[in-house]
Order: sequence, then structure tokens, then C-alpha cells
Amino acid sequence: MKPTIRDVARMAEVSISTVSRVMNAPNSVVESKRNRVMEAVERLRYQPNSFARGLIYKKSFTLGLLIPDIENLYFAGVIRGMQDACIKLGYSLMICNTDRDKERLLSYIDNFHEKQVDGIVFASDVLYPEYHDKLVGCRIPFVLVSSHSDEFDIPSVEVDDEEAAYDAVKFLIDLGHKDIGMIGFNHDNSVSGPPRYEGFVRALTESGLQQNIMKSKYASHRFEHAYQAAHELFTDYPELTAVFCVADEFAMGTISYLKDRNILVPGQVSVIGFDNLRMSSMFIPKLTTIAQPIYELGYRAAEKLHELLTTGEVQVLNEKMEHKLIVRESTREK
Amino acid sequence: MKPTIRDVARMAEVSISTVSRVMNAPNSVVESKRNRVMEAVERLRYQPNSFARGLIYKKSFTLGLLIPDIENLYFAGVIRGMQDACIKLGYSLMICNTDRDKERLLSYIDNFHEKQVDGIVFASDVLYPEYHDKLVGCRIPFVLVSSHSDEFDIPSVEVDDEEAAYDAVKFLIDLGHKDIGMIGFNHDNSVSGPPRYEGFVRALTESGLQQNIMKSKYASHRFEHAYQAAHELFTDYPELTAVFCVADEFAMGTISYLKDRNILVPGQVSVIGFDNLRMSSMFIPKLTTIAQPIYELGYRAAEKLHELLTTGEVQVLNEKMEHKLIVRESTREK
DNA sequence: CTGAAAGCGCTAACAC
DNA sequence: GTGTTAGCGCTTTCAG
Repeated sequence: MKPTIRDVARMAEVSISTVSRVMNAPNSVVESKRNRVMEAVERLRYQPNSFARGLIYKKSFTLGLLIPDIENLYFAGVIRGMQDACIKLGYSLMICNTDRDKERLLSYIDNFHEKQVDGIVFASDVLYPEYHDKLVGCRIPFVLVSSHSDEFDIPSVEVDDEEAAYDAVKFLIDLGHKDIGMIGFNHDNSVSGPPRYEGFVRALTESGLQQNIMKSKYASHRFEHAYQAAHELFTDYPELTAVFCVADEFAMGTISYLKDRNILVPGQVSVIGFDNLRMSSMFIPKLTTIAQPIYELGYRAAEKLHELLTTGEVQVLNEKMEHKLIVRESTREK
Repeated sequence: MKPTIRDVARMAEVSISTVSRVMNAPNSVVESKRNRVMEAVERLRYQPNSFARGLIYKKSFTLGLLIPDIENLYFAGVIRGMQDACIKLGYSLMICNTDRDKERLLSYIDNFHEKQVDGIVFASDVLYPEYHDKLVGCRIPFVLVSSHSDEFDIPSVEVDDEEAAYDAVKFLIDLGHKDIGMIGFNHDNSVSGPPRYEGFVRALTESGLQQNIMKSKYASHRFEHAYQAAHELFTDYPELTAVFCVADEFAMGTISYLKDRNILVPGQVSVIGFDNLRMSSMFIPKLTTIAQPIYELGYRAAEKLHELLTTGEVQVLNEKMEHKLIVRESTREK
């Protein structure tokens, strides 16, 4: 049996309120008693029961995080950032991996509701009205990270996808490439799919390279799909000398395909990625990519949620963080 | 304000006990009342408060997972397995990433204690007496995954590291290699370091290749360290034609180093890894490796913990799961 | 089959 | 400063 406040009180020969006081406002208790209590706490290894506390405070000091795919390195970074922020702010963190499964996501929300999490960070996924309504119905405050909502006014933190994609493609163009393809996210299940495509289009158009706009194929989040998409892309457009991949994992899939076809990267084809995962500098060749401040995104999302929780609102609704081009070995001048 | 059982009772015009009954034993309530209650529950989106429940049941139906490094793909698999098992068994999961920091780990245990997790899965790390004592002091049952303890009798699930390492090295020998090196884990902060080294030694000795035993360098968990260790290894032993890496991430670091030195893999040097991460089949060249049943390890650990929690003991204390050699492209006959 | 009431461990008035 | 006590929301006897 775990010791309760009563056991501590008995051992220290004080009332339970005194024990409660030394746990919460030590200075309001005279030193002699305080010491006795603290000693009893030590000896019994007493830890206040958070159920009892939760009942009173009506807060769990726990945040929930919903991520689509824990096997994607991107989210490991978001988790680290968020976890560090949680430590700083005094929250525990509950991470749930939805595997991009609607039912699972919905049931995790129920779970969060039951466990009384104070707020939720919803990562990277499209906020379908169904999700939104459920969250609102449960009265759980939430923010979006690496995502945003056009339909609803939900606080969010992300990079400027359009601008970042533009920068990537512009870099390829400045390298002298004229035949540029793209491996993008399917637009129907991805928030960043459309803006990154827009960035691709804008860079091309601005340089009079519109003929490339159609040279894009789509994949859904994973390496294998990107490999397949690369196959389609190079079958249709063998003239390509550069490709913009909207995720580092796509860049790896593309390079892997090219390798199997004996096409050299960056010798014959330049490939640029997006995200700057930890793996990206380990890959061969090391990936040129658009770095997202992944850790910071997670950190900031937790702070923003905290802001929402404590003040009831956020200073800036939709926040953009800086991206940065990282030039490594997968791209070369044409 | 979230609705309470009282609100539901009022709306359904029954007592709170009746509401409690339809939530927990619906059949003990006549249909008419039951329907009224269920309707009220729907309309109010009532969700029982788990604090109040926890106070009564003295259980949180939550498990804790302690992992050393969430940016290591290995743990993503463990998490997935464990999370699926948790869903099946009716637990929520609380994941904490220690970043291999002692203080942090200890404070997470306090956190788990306070949050009243029912049990903990401790992943991959060495169970220092300090950790053991704290866990025991908190009276939180726990099991080890991808780890074991020689000092204490703690339930564990892992692969047979010695045997698996032996298989890896034997494979290299059977390929005709006579000059074989190793990049291992530092023995002082790794559980699987020693047994994998033992496997290396046994395979070598058995084939009369003892002269290789000294040809080993150590790294601590990450790519960059393995890159450095590979540098040391090949500086000291340039004659090597094969290297056994005790982690896929080490194999990647080694290959990356070799690539920078313009040494071909597998053309001039064969490299075998260990783990079979998702990335390993994406790497160039695709990694030959010893596959661990990562997902199953996580799944099984949760089941084992559940067994410990419900029956007070486990059928088999230290459980070994099957590993498997996966031959891909990073190895070749000598 | 159903309601009243006790109590889980804790905090926060409220007296002293 | 410190103790007493009334709940927080729920489950579970115990009567009826």
C-alpha cells in the first residue's frame, strides 16, 4: 500500500493540513514541524496522489500529443522539443501515435478526455471537421503544429511551406537546372502538400520554366511510395536533371531509385529534400535540403498551448518559424 | 465546466448510482432508465472523470515507458509494439525520453510515481542499482526490454545478443573473409555490448581467426561516433575486408566513413549491421543485418508487464526472442 | 432494481 | 501557525 498524507501526518505527529502545507507552501509552517514532516516524507517515500490533487485542481498538468507516424524521424524531433518545453512548464506528456488511422485518432481523443489532459498538440495532420468537432465537444483546448486550418481559427506553429518550397526550387534553378521535377505530397491528405506545390510553381514561373509544372508526381509520406513515384517521374520525363522532393524521406526514395537505375546523384541528377532529418546528413550522398526547426516547432507548440491554457487566448494565432537552406552533397551545378 | 455524474443523473432523472451502473454494468439497470441515461450521456458528452475513478480503484490503467533516445529509430518500433499491446490490454501509455541523462530518468520515475502509473517498461538501458532502488522504493512494478539485469531478478524480454552476434560474424566468415573488425558498444554503458562482443570472439575463435579479436573499436550509440570509430579501426587495421557493426546506425556511420575514403562497400569491404531498422533497407547500399523483432519486443514487454501486474509474477523471467539474418547489399563474398 | 450514504486522498476555507 | 472539516466525482456497500 502506498503511504497517504495521513501516514505522513501520523509519523510526524502533526495534522494532515500541516503535511499538505509543507508540500505546497513550506514557508507557512514552522521549521521544527516542517523538518519532521520532511523526514517522514523521505522515510515513507511519500508522493502526493495525483488523482486526489486532480480532483481538486481540475487539472492534470498533462498535455497530449497526437502524431501520425512515430517511425517518421520528423516527429522524434517534435517530441523532443515538446518534451523539453513540458519539463520547463511543469507538464507531463502523453504521446499517441495514430498511424494515420481515423478511428484510432478519435479513440485517442476519448482517451485524452477521460484522462483529463489539459490540452492537446495536434501534429502535421489535416484537421478534419470531424476531429475539430470532437475536440471542441470535449472542451479540450488544442493547437496545431506543422499544420494549420483554413476552415477554423486554431492556433498553429509551422514553417512557411510555400516560401520554403520556393527557396528549394529557386536554388535548383540558380544552379542552372532547366528540367526540374517534383515529388510532392498527395493534396488530399496533407496540409503542406498544396503550399509546397505552389512554391514549386511560383519559382518555375518566375524564371520562365513553366513547362516543368506538370512534371510532378505524388507520394504519401513514405520512402517506398517516393521510390515508386520517382519511377513514374523518370519514366515520363527522362530529361530531368533535378528534382525537388517535399520531404527528406522522399529524397532518399528518389535517390535510391536513381541508384538502382545507375543514374548518379548528384552527377547526373540533383535532388533536394525538405525537413533536414537527423538521417539526412547520414545518407549517401548527404542530402541538400530545406531545414525546418523541428525541435523548436515542438517546443513552441507546447508553449503556445500553455499560453492558451493559462490566458485563454494566444497572442498570434498562426505562427511561422524560419526555414533554412542546407547545401550538402545531393545537388550540383548543371 | 465538464459535466459530472450528477448532471447526467439530473437530466435522466435518476440517481447517480444508476448512472454509475449504466457506465459499468449496463445490464443491471432496466432498459427504460438505461436508455434515458445513455441519451443524457450522449447529449452532455459525459466522460467519467478518471481522477475520481483512480482514487477508488487505486489504478491509473496507464503504463510508463522509459527510452534512452527517441531519435533512434529502434525505439520507434518498440513504441509501436507497446502501444498496440496497450490498446489491446486497456492501458494508456506514457512515453518518456531520457536522452540518456541520469537526472532526467530519475525525475521521470518521480513523475510516473506521482501520476500513479501501474507499471513501467524500462528500455535498453543499464539498470543501475540507483534506478533499481528508486523503482523498488516507489513500489512500481517494472520489466526490462532489450535489456536484462545480472544483479537483480527483473523480468525481461530481449534477443540473444551473443548468439545473434555470433551469427553475424559467422556469416562474414562463411563469405570467405579472414580480416574482420568490429565496431561495438562501449561496455560500460551498454547492456548488449559485452554479449555481442562475446559472440564476435566465439565465431572468430571457432574458425581459428583469433588474430582479429583485438581489431575492435567502440562507439556510443550514434552515427557520428561510429564514423569516428571506423576511422580509428581502418587506420589501425587497413587490411580489414569486413566489419561487424553492433547496430545499423553504426553500419551507416562506417559505410559513410568508407565512402569518404573512397573505399567501396561491398566491393572492397563488407559491412553487416544489427537491428534491421526501417532505414536500413533505404540506405545505399541496403544493409545486410541481424534483424531484431523490434515491434514484437515492445508488444511482448507490455504483455509481460501486464502479467506481472495482474498475477503478481511472470511465467518466465528472462525471455529471449528470435533474431534473423537478413542479407542485402552491404556484404559480398571475399 | 434503485437510491442514500460512506469514503478514496487531497486542498482550502474556516476556526482557534 | 495549526487543526478541523467540507467537498472534488466517482464506486460500492447497504437498505429498501
